[in-house]
Amino acid sequence: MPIRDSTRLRLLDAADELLFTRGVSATPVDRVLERAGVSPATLYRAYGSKEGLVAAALDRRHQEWLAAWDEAIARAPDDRARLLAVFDVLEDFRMGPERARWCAFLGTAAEYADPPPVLAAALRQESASMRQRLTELASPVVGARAPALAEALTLVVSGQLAMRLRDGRARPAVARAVAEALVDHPEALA
Amino acid sequence: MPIRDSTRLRLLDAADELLFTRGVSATPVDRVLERAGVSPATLYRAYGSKEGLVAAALDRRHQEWLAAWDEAIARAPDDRARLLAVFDVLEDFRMGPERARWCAFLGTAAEYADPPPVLAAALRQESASMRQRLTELASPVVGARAPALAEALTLVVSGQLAMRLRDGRARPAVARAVAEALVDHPEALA
DNA sequence: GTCTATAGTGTGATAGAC
DNA sequence: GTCTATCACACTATAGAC
Repeated sequence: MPIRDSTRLRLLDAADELLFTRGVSATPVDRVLERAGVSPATLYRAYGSKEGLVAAALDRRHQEWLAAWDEAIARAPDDRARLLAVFDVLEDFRMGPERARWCAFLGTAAEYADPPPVLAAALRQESASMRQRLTELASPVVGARAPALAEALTLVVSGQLAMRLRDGRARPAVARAVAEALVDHPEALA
Repeated sequence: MPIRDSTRLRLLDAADELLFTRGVSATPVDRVLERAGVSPATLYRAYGSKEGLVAAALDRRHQEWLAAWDEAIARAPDDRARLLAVFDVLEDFRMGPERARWCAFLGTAAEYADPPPVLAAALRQESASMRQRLTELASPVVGARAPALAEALTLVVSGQLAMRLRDGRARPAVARAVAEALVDHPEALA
């Protein structure tokens, strides 16, 4: 018998709020079930395992991330602003009390030395979309230097996320300033 | 009753090789004991707990990192090269078959949402030394802009480390190129 | 006197049966 | 949805080897 959409939603919400804030392996399944108000049998019927739920939560998060990114791109006035829009989303996406502590994707990659295939696929997708979209956005700004600039910006984005793990507060403005310096001096990346 | 230095060494080596490559919580204490050829009682007498061993392993790693960094600085011909030397160490330090998968410090920070005090202290030290030393090295190169440049370079270093979690190979040259762009255009960070 | 070997305890997890 | 089997893990306790 199929599983109600509302049940899936509650499980995904609970996974999002608990697994990515406290850590996947640090969070027992029971707490996710309790938060979701769902019985174990339902979870295992819906997603097969804890990792299946994690993968599903990552996939949904990826969709939400891309949607938020698209909105920020749509709001930007020109090509340069569209390329830099990712740094606005990076902070806005994090808002709300129960968001990932640093990054759901990098955090999951960090927790699994050998991720099960279903997780590896989710992680690969996010990295691929990041690189591909940044390359497309960089193209009208720096032309043939787009791949190199996209790779550098991927590094800056990852760095901003990793800075959340360090003490003191990571100032979001730093990543944007670094990115602007790169966009305005792309010849340095040759 | 004291513990022999050679015993501590074997424990720290095993911790280094297992905890930071496979993950702390993913690695059972038993496997560390087996690798070290040490009995459980000895570990708990020496370090009190698994986290105590992790903290000690982080501390030793931090010392080794600073020593390697100092050597790279000493080899550099001028102030600019001394500031950028950190990126050489970043790759060399990783050599050997049994090194951390991405970064022992960021990895540990990622695994503990609320690190026990002994771990929090080790992590704080590493972040502080990174920022302080980069600021000191940046000072002769960019003068008053040193704090801003150091913060940006800390982000680039963290980004390079985080890129190891992404698929495909992280090309070390990218981080260095980004850093060089920042060092040569520090006014963009104002 | 420093450590090993081993057995054992308590806890809390995943998973699945009912 | 409850309830339970199974297991893995951190840690302890003891007895004796070198």
